[in-house]
Formats: sequence, C-alpha cells, structure tokens
Amino acid sequence: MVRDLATIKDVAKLAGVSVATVSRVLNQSTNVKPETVKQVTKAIEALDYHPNFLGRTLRRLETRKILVMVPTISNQFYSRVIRGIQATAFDHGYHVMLGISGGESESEQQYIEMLRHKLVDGIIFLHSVMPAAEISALGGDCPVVFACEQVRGARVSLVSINDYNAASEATAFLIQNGHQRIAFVSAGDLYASSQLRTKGYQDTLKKYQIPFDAGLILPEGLTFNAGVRAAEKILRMKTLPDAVFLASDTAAFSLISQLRKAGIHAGKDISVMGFDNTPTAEYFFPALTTISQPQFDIGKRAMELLLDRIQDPQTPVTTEYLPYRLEIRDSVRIKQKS
Amino acid sequence: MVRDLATIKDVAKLAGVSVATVSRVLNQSTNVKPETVKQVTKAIEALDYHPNFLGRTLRRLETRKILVMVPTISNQFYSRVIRGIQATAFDHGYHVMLGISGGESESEQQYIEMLRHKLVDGIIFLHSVMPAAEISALGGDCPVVFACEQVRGARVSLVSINDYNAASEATAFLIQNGHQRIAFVSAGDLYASSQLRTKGYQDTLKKYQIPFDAGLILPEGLTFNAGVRAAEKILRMKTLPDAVFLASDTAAFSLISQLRKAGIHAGKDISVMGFDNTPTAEYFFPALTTISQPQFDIGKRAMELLLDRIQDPQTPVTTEYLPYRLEIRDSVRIKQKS
DNA sequence: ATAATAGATGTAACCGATTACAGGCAAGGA
DNA sequence: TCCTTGCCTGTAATCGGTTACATCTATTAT
Repeated sequence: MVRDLATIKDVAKLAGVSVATVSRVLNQSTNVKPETVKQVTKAIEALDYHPNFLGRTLRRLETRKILVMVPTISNQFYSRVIRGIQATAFDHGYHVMLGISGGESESEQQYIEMLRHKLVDGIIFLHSVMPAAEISALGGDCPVVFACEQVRGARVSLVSINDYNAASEATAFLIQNGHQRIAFVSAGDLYASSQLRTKGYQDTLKKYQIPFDAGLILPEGLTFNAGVRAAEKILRMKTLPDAVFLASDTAAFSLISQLRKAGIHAGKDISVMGFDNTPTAEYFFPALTTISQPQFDIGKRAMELLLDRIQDPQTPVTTEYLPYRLEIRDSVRIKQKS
Repeated sequence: MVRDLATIKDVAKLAGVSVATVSRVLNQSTNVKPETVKQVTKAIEALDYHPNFLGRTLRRLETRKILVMVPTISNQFYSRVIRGIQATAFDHGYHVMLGISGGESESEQQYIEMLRHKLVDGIIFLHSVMPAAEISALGGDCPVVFACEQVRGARVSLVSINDYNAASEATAFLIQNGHQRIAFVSAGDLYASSQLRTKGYQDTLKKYQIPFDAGLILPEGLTFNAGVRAAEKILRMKTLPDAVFLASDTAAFSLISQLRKAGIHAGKDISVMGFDNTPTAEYFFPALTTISQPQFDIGKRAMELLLDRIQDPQTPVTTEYLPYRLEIRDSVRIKQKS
C-alpha cells in the first residue's frame, strides 16, 4: 500500500488557502496573518506534510547536501577524515553523502554529474582520476575542494599534509637510527601524494649521501595485497633491507605479517615505517611507527573551505598544509643514545 | 564563471523541433524519424547537453540511485558488504550513495526522508535505530532491505548470517578445545545481532553444563575502545578467563593488544575469538580466529532483493541466512588430538 | 476516389515546489 | 467622501523535464 505523500496542494486545500500561502508559511515569510499561519500549521501537522526536496531544489538550486568522493572505504584512513567532514557539515545544517568511485573514471563522472545538476551543493574529493584540466574547469564552475590527495596542476583548493616533507622526515628518522638500505613501497604514480612521498624519500637519501638503489622502490600499491606482494619481493632480495617504508599503514600490516611467517620480525630483524596512522596502527603488533595525519582536522577544514565556496563561488583557491607528526612506536628499531 | 547548463529547450531550439521530440529521442521512443533523431543527436552533442536529474525524477519517480545506511565506516566489516552491494548495483545500472547515520535517529530520519521523496529508489540498512513498527511502516511504503543487522519484529526483508547459530558454534568450538571460563564482549542490546550472539553464547554454555557467570558478560561495544575497556575489566578479574569471545574483530584487536601489554599473550596464555573476519584479521598477530561472514555475498543478495522490491513493491518479505564459516587461525589455543 | 490507419511531431498539462505580480481590503489622510 | 497606503493573499509563471492527446501527413485498403 504505497500511500502517496501529502503535497503542498493538499495542505492548501485543507487549510482553505492557496499553495502560495502555504509556501510562505513554510519559508517563514513575514506577510502572513498569524491566524492563517496557525491554520496552515494545523493542516501541515494533520497531513504529516514534509516539503518535497525535488520540487524545492528545482527552484532553489540548493540541497544542503554535499558529496564526498572516495576511491574505496576499505582503507581505514578515510574514516576519520570523513568524520571530520561530517561533524562540520552537521554543524552547518548539511548532510553528507559518500560516493565510492572505485577509482573508475566512469563512476566518478556520474557523481560529478550530480553536482552539475545540483543534486548536491558541492564535492570534497579524497581522490580523483580526472585530468588536471578537467578538475580546474569543474572547480571553476562548481564548489569543489580536494582533501588529502591532490592532482598536480589542478586549480582547486586543497587541504592536506605536506607529503614531501612528511616522507622526508620519516626517511631521515630511519637513517638517523642507523638504517641504510631502506626499501620504499608506494602506489607508484597513481596518487600524487605517493609521488611526493617517493620524492621525499629519494631526496633525503641523497641528502644523507646514501646511494640510490632503484630496486628498493616497490610500486605495489597501498592495499593489503600490496603489502603481501612487497614482502614477497623483499624476501627474494639477496640482502634484506634494514628498513621498509610504506606509503600506507594497510600495506605495512600485511607486509609485517608476511615477513613474520618467514621468520623476520618487524622491530627486531627489520624496521617498518607506515604512513597514515590508521586506527589499527597502535593496536597492531608490533605497534606501528608511522606518520600521523590530522585526519579529523583535514576533513573539518576541507568542509569549511567547501562551505565558503558554496556561499561565494568566487572565493580564491587556497592550499592549506596541516601539521603531521611522526608517531614513534615499536616497528622501527631505535638507535640507543649514549 | 558559472556557465549555465544547456536545457532541453536549448536543444529543441537548435535542432528545430519541440521539446517533446527531444525527450522522445532521449528516451528512445520508437516514433521518431531517423533523420530527426540525427538532427537532435547532433544538437545534443553540440551543446554538450545532459538531462537534468531533478526534472526527470520529478516526473519519473525514479533516480537509479540507492542509499546504504551505515552507522559508521570505522568498522572495516562494512566495506566488503558495501562492495558487494555496489558491484550488483552497478550491474543493474544503479548508483550507490552511502549515508552515515552515526547511530543517530535524527540523521537516520533525514536519509529516510530522501527515500520518501524519491531522491533515491531504495535503502539498504546495515543498521537502524528506528523502532520496529516504524520500520515495518516504511518497508510497506518504500523499497527497503536490511542486511547483516536486523530489528526484531520488523516486517522487512533481511539478508544475514544466523548470528545465533554462529555464536553457538564459536562457543562450542572454544569449549571443545578445553576452555571453560569464557568471557563474552558484545554491544549489549544495541544491536539485535549482538543479542542473538549473546544468546547463542549463553545457550551453548548451558548445553555443555558450564555454570553461567554474569560477570563474564561485558557489554562494552564493538569498537577499538570497547576492546580496551574489556581488557581493563578482564585484567581486574580474580581469575583470568580461559578465553574471550568478542562480537567484533575490531574490539578483539585492541583487546589482544592491551592484554599483551600486561604480559598476557593471546593464543598462548589466553584464547581470543573474534567475529566478522575483517580484512585485518588474517594479518594481525596472532592471526585472529573468528567467524567469517560472506560479506560480499550478503551485499550482493541484499541488493538483488532491493531491486526486486523496486520493480515490484509487493514482493513478499523474506529472510535469507547465508552460510558463515569458523575461520580457525592462531588466537585460540587448540586441544591436540591423540 | 475515399476512408481508415499508422507514423511523426507539436501542444499543453503535469510533477511539487517558489515567487513576482496583481488584487482586495481596511485604515488613515486630505 | 475619495484617494493613498500597507498588509495579506491569490494567480500564474517558472524550474527542466515527461507524456497524454491532438494534429497533420503519407500510406494502404476498399
């Protein structure tokens, strides 16, 4: 029994007024007699009437919904960012929808279409596969903000940590603690952040005059499977690296696990450095030394920037780097001072 | 520079036909001269026209979008279910939006409002805080399916594992392997699945004539923090339990970690059984013995049921239990046969 | 040759709201 | 008494589509 919802017409009829008057009551227009307001309000309650979003949006061009585009939700990293977005959105009367693109262009386009047609007021990208030019164009037309992940050369606002600096610092930390042969597992050129992290790693090696060995760079990805594959490759190396630096905690977990099966223990026989500080990192064994990103704050700030752009599309494009922190736990051997 | 999108009128004007004809071309109506189709198609391409969702939806009452309502995405458990939903949705030309309710009624209501107003064609609930009566009413009016988590007494379709049987089997497994004092960490009465698991645990103890100790039930929740709290309580017990059975892997991870800090090693000094088989479980140390749910298939099946309901709202309500599996790894001590 | 039929297209109502504009009415000023 | 003013409310256009119905033309049957 699909009971049709009451429309503004039904309310108007019951209250004995025109639809315009009902609409005025709904939108708190001033010029309505208090008596009429009461009539209409009564009718609204009697019919359990709720304004239809579509009709309203079609006119108003405002939905008070925003979309967050993520490539996947398997990576724990995103959950705290999204919480930050959501909390801030909620404070401003906005709702958050999540679009999972799977890193596929077609899927991503469909969600963007929603923005173009005002089914949502804006999008926060946690990742995108679109070319920079397209992103710049979209950002010129619609409220769009990037968080965590940038697309090189795109003219859009960004909230992130400085991936280059963070990776540099992590690498320096490893070197300062006596590690020389440092493998690096990243997502290759898929993610701009990954590229930056790779560059930070390489430049820091150079800075410390450690010869660069291309064989130590393993562009396996950021997933559990990536860590498994990386472990296989590492176990096949003639000499084991002193340390493995991975561009994601997730990959670090499975790598550590696989190495352990081969009798190599992270934190003792080999050092492992992660990236992201996902919720599991502190409970893993050994507790994962990693780069902690202010995920919640990144989300919060991204939402704030998006709200600015929704209010005034001409808001200038900005890039904000938030502070990261090296989270020292047990998976990296520390050189004893003294 | 907000460039307005082309509308159907613009296309009609450029092609020199009426909007009706353009609409017919868009919707592949048969009665259009091939020549005219070509004209219109050319105009559509020239203007880079894409039909506006809102206008269309307002008439058609169909969006080809569905919503998945989750309490949180911090729990890894959901990601594979959602992947199953998404893959199936995609195969049928549907898009998936994710609504994160945070377990809050108000937030949940807003998303339901989207369904009521046809902003989405249906909802798959992975959790709900609504009372059963309300859910039944909603299910009577709109396409709604529950997955993984049920609400007792609600008349809606459900796809899940049999939580009672699964918990019973897990408990029996612990007992058969020599565990007598078995603590149980659950979400209390918050989740129906949690209640069923608790009952399975209790009934199995009785079946094996193990005296029930209410102090061994710890309704801390399913999160990392829940595991930490449970560990604290367990460490304060006069005699340590032989095993801890937790209603979520997530809580199991942090519990194991906290116990280790106190010198108690899961799999050796104490057994730990999880529930869900999240992606991390196999890489954790010790690898987590847990109940594996067919998450992907649950999602897939839920989406299929939802599609049935979207096509024909009168489709009878069903409950489908999918097979679970006890995933035996290293966190539970096994009694040696022989 | 005429009527019936099918095919192609246009007209206009409609979905559910918002809002510019106009009209009605009462109060106040000349 | 008549006109102006302001408050309240209704009419109708509009947003961007879809679609029932009407219209017109060309084809076929009789």
